[in-house]
Amino acid sequence: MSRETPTRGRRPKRGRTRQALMDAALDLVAKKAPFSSLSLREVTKRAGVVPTAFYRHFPDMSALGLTLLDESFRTLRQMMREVRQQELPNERMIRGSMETFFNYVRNNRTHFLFVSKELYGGSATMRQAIRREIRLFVSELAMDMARFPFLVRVNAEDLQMMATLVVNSVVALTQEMLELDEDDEAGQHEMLIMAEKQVRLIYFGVAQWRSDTPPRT
Amino acid sequence: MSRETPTRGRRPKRGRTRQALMDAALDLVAKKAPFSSLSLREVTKRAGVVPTAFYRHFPDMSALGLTLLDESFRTLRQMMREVRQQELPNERMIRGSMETFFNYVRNNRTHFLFVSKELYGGSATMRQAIRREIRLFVSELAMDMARFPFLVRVNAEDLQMMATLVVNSVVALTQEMLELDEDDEAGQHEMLIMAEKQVRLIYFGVAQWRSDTPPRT
DNA sequence: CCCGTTTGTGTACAGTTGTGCACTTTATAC
DNA sequence: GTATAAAGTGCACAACTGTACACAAACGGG
Repeated sequence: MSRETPTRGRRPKRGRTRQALMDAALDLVAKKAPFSSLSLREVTKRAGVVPTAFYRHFPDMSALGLTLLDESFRTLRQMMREVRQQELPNERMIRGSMETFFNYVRNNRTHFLFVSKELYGGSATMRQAIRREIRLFVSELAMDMARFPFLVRVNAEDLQMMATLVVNSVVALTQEMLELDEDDEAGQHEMLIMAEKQVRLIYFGVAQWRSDTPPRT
Repeated sequence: MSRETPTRGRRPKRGRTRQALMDAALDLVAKKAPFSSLSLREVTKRAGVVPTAFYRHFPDMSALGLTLLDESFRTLRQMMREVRQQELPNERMIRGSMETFFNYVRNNRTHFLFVSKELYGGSATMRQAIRREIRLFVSELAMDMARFPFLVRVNAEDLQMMATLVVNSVVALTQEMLELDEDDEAGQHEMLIMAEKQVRLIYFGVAQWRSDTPPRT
């Protein structure tokens, strides 16, 4: 009855709460519903904090979401930039890039689950933010492809189309991989193999392509 | 004489309520949140019915969702089957199929918006149901492709991989098209053009492909 | 026409939600 | 040290949620 049960008072979470909230949200998204249907209260409960403490760090849930999104993409952008540093694409490099990327996804599972569910299921601003991020990858890939010797005669629009195809395909397989059980190594490996083959096949098609339409349309 | 309890007893919506509920849910999904975050009460309110009337037609919200899903796919399956009746794929036919499909999407916008948001954002059973449906399309496409003369030497696994690539790409562009404003004709036409080009490019790659690995892996 | 079955209504209730406010605790700067 | 700002707590409350229950209206077959 005394309120001084020693184990009762939570330990030094001072200052660590913000991250705890973000982790709690990610956890809940990973093993339950999409972020859009999480309540402020369950997030705080999971984080071991009283509901009103939330407001010390975020004005509302959607702010948490945006922060989560930023955290998800920041390191990814950097990783992609490093991958792009390498030599001109060839078959060996395709395999390497895919491995790097899929490994990264696996090591950041909860973040990608979050993003995957928000891509089309989230709020309008959230969806736009994610698609802007993806379009950025597409453009960068298009720039890389422009340096292909056999692509000099392909116009900018078609380059964008090709890059979109590559990125969309990888995104789709990534989402499918996230549906697999976390420790289904075999299944995840299959996804990797498939992604590599698909990209290789696309490059076969690219090599064959001619932009026979004049610059416009 | 009839009982004269004044405003008691509603208008002649008798029997039409079930469909009204489904339409209401679709409406709300189209212009607001994903289905998973809809409440039973707002659906019934939108349908112009008292909350408890819901249970006369569905045991709970997820049952409504499954029904909606069925409604969404039933006619689509039939349409796809008709498209498949046509002659062997060639470039002219690719364009035709894409036009047919995208037109169908446009004419059933709310249904596709629903499916799109549920694909990765919905409940586990919902996601599984949708992906099963998609895998069905993939398999049928793979069967069609198997009849290509120049694909006789491609093994089953690679055929599946190619069909997956085509379907994933079209799905991705469909989702992107659904993000556009309903009457953005130009934007939607761009998506169609892009889809057609992407599929054509994939077929270029397919024509080049050799399954040089033995049957297994 | 009457009577049983569906379908829709109204009321009720306990649980959960977001958030305002006053408070205590902790950290930091002087 | 002590003052001040930041971070966390507790309580309150109105709004909304799903659903149980009893009743009223509409329908359809005899």
